[in-house]
Parts: sequence; structure tokens; C-alpha cells
Amino acid sequence: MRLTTKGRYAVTAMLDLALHADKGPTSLAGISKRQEISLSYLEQLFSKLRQRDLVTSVRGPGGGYKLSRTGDAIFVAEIIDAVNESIDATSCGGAGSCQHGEVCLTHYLWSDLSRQIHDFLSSISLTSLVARHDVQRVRARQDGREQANLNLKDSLAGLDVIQASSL
Amino acid sequence: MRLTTKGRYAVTAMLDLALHADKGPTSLAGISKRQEISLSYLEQLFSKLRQRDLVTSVRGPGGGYKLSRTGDAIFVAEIIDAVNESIDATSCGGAGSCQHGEVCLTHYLWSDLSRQIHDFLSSISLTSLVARHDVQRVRARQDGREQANLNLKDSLAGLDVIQASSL
DNA sequence: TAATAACCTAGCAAAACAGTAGGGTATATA
DNA sequence: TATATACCCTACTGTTTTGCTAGGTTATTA
Repeated sequence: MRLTTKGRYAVTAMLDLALHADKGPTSLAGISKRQEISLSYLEQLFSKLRQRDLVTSVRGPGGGYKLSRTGDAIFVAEIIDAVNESIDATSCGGAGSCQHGEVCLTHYLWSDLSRQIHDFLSSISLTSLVARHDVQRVRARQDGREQANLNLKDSLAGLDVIQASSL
Repeated sequence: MRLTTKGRYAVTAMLDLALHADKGPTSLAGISKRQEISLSYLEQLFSKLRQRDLVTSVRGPGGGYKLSRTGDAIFVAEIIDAVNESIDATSCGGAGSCQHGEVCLTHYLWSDLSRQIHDFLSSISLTSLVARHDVQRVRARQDGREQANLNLKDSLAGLDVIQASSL
């Protein structure tokens, strides 16, 4: 079992989609900036999310990705599973064939643990994450920073002296 | 976060110790045979378990390892932690500094998950594992197979013709 | 026609994993 | 005292995964 940046990125990106669900498709470039995830890496993750029918895409200018269902019907466990981060803690993939076709000494411990984790992550929908106060706080901070960056960009555009030298 | 063969091996080996706690020190060679874990790899894992004072060693013939506490005072979470398999699911190690010194969008989700897993694995002692029926069933199977192997070895020792040719 | 943004494939450095190899040291027993 | 046992330690290694870069193609909008 592993839970690394890969699964975290996928969930973070999906939550970003959920947070901007009202404003039409969300581009990966936007997610990349706000969540600081490599654009090309995001593309690879979204290829898998699309295969599992968690998102749908809109190509061309103004395009991007949308959730393929409402946020209350998408659960964290599915997202992690979609990017191949197995939630299973057993070595036999839950089959119970860990030692010569029979269960090993600790098989049931790991399958209990797997169920524990799976139940927990299956109980959390994107909508329930959006509703959290701590998520909204971070969202406000990120949107603020994004706005500040845009303003900064505008200011710099006005000062064409600087453009060549310091960028 | 990861939970791989490493942590599983460590817990399995510690449970094997607990199952044979009444018969003096248990050798790694015995654990290696019963649980089918590379002896040299076991030695590396037990070096870490000894550093965390989970086991004590007895050198020389008849030696081996013993639990340094009773089984009801040793929990699965400690064992996994001892071999460096972090139970933490956050990217910041729980510090909350995942994005520019502040929390990232999904920080609290991962710290909730970490606590969930940690609470679960901290509630399971070696003694409680020993008491499980499924563990006792596997133990009986493994002890039976070990005995059968010893018998086979004895039989082969009687037939010295075979020894040179087929082994 | 130009810009946007999804889509696709290949490759790569770093890390961790699981294991091997080859030594050493302490101790019980004959 | 010799020998076998079994702990102890270090170094190395093939494989896999991760996270990322590079360099393309295709669809769509303006």
C-alpha cells in the first residue's frame, strides 16, 4: 500500500475542480498554478481520472475539465484508486493466498486495516470537503494570491522598462 | 505514506516471537523458515526493532530474540514505525507547512486519515493478535508443516544413498 | 489563421525496496 | 579448547515507482 504525492495531487486537483465547478470548465494550467503541481504531471493524472469517468474534458480555448458527476457522488477513495494508488494493505491483493495459496499469519490484520482505510476514504465526498471551513480558508488564501499575481502582472506590463532587464 | 512488505515482515516476525514466547529465545533462522522471510533481511529489520527496544537478544547457541515487554504492551503501530514505515499521510510530516509555510488545500484530510490509521494500529497489541482464532489456525498449520519438514529430514538422513544424488 | 488547451509517448534522475554477500563477535556445549 | 550456533554489521545491487521534463499532435474558439 502506498499513499504518496500522486494520490494527494489527484485529490487536490479534483477538489480544485469542485471549488470552481460554477465557473465552467477549469483548465489544468489554472490548477497547476493554484496548487503548484507540474502541468504535464497533471495531464498524466487526468488521463487516468478521465478513463475512470470521474471527469469530462472540453477542448480548445476556454476549455478544461469538469466533474462528470456532482461532487456529492465522488469520493476520495475512488480518486486515489483511479491513479493506481492501491488502498489495499495485504500482499496478496486481498485474495488470501499469501503463503502457499493459504493466508499468512497477519493476513486478517492487513485486510482489517484495508477495510478501515477504505471505509474512511469512501465516506468523504468532494462536496463534504468543499463544505469544510479549513478548506474554504485555504481557498480564500489561494484565490487571493492568484488575484495578487494577476495585479502584479498588470503592473509590470505597464512598466516596460523592467520587462527586458529583470525577467 | 507507505505500507509494504517491510512493515508486514516486521509485524509478522514480532507476532512469531509472541507465539513462541514461552519457549525461550526464538532464532531468526526459525522465523525465516516459518514465515518465509530472507534471514539476512530479518537481521536488518531486527537491528531496528532492537534500537527501539522492542526486542532483546541472546547471543550464542540456543540464543535468539525475546520481546522486551509483554505482548499486551507492544502495539502494531510501534512496530511499523520502528522499521521506518511512516504512518503519516501528509506531505509536510504533519507540520502544516505544505504550501509556502501554510497548509495546503487537503492538509486536514490527510492528517485526519493519518490519525485514523494510527488509532487503529495503536489499538492492536501482539497479545490481541495471538488471541485471534484465525492467527491460531495459521500457527497450527505452520507448526505442522515445520514438524513435517523435520520428519522428512530425519527420513532422508536414514537413506544416505539419496543424500549425494538428489540434494 | 492563430491561440488555446486537451491529449499522447518517451525518457530520466532519485529514492526505496527486497534481497545478497561476506565479513565479524559472543556464547554454549562437547 | 575447539566448534558450532546465532547475533551483529556494512556494503552492494537489481528492480520498481515516483515525480517530472520534453516534444510532439489534435480539436476548438475567436
